Amino acid sequence: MNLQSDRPIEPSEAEEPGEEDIVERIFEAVVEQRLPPGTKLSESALCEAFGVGRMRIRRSLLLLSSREVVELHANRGAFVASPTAEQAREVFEARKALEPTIARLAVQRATEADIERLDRHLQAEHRAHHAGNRHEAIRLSGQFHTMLAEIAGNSVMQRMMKELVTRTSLIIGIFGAPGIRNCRDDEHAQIMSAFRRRSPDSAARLMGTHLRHIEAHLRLDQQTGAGVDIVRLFGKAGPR
Amino acid sequence: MNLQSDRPIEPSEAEEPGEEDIVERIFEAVVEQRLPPGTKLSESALCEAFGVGRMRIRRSLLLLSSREVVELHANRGAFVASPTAEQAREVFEARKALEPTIARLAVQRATEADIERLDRHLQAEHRAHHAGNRHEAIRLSGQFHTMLAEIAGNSVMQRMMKELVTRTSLIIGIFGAPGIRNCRDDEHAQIMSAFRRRSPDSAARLMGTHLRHIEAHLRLDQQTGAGVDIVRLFGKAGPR
DNA sequence: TTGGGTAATATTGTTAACAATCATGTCAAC
DNA sequence: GTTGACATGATTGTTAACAATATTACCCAA
Repeated sequence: MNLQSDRPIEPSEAEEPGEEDIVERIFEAVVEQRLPPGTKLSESALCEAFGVGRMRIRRSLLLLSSREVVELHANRGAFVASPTAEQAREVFEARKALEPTIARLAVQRATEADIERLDRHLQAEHRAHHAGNRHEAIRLSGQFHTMLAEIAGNSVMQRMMKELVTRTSLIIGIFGAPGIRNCRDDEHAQIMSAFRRRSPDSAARLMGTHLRHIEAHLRLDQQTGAGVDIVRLFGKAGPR
Repeated sequence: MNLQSDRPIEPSEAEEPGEEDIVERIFEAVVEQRLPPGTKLSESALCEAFGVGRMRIRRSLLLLSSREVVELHANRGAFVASPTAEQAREVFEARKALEPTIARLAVQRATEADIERLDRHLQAEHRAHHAGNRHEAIRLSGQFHTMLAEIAGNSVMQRMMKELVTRTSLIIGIFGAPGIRNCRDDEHAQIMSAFRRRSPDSAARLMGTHLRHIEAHLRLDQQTGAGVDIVRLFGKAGPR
């Protein structure tokens, strides 16, 4: 499992990354679906990968678990989280509550420079998709949503969005119909047009439908990705 | 500083609390304004208070810092967070985005048992207030808001609310006009009536106005509580 | 008395060794 | 050949000693 998205960590360029860096890197890897749900994150492997002591890795894993991106099992180690259908529902409910408001605020407060930056981001998203660069396409697609919270000028919401977007990647990895595009960038483009028109309400509305579309493409009754839970499948209660 | 809200930890009844318990206890103490912003949380004191090793305390403090309830200063230790005016604005913006939706969902999904429980909670809130039990009154008042997220059946939102409510207590401690009631329980009662009428929309609307009222009672331009930041006050840039 | 500097103390941060637990592989018994 | 127990190895969890840093107290000089 390659955690270092493209180039390895040269001890010269980045010696001793802090836990914030490590958390950030793992967040990124999860968003890009390089780390599928259930992946074991062993301390020794991470120590080697990031070139830090065990203590820092353990702190990083604890932070990641507090954001529900990794699950900590006592005496068994850390694993990339495997959201349940119920959790998926909750994540999308939270997103539908938050993001229309975020989009509205972002339009109200965006400077011309913000809109330009958003435009460049959209182009990069488009390029990555057409170049077949799946990892980068997914990452940029998620980043679009957190960028709105940033433009809205609210770091609390930004942090919430980073967590929700990352967990959404895990959810799509488990419940997403394979082969179907999740975040259609034309819907992102529509939202972008609301910025150009300076129309906060349509941005909010478009974001709402965008999220409903993503959610509609999930098969919450049958997990397609990740390993099946044998216990739940064959347990005495039967599959529920 | 008394962390153990009422009774001390008897080693018989709870030997070795986990970090979840410790985090929960400190959250509670902050909500109740027993721990004012800026309070030093020394490791040794916490070790003694909870009867656990230093490792567990450090993990707890890290978790608390990831929720922005505690600030970690390198080589200086942990302190109860002192939200800035900007952070206060962000917290309330997030609450105004989330809580009307939470209230709406809660009304839609509340069972009769939920409404009864909410009613009992409101009575306890009322009693605590009239008994002059300030700490408990504040705690119950905050708990009302997280309880709605619980009734709404969304643990993601519940976790968000716990954090936002706790930070709000800190914000009121710093920017609240002293002597003014923050969460008027008659507004809680109004929201409660929306439950009885089974009117999700009025619950959402009432929650919005409730939050605006709380925010309106803040003096974000002059922090009343907590120690003033001398550096910012007399720094070369002057107060900004 | 005040101010600066230095030593002493206390507190936090890190490391490494140790203990406990779980996963794996082997072997005997059926 | 399969199942169960058992032993081995690997991984996680904890403890304690050590190092680094900041805070405090103290002393001397202006």
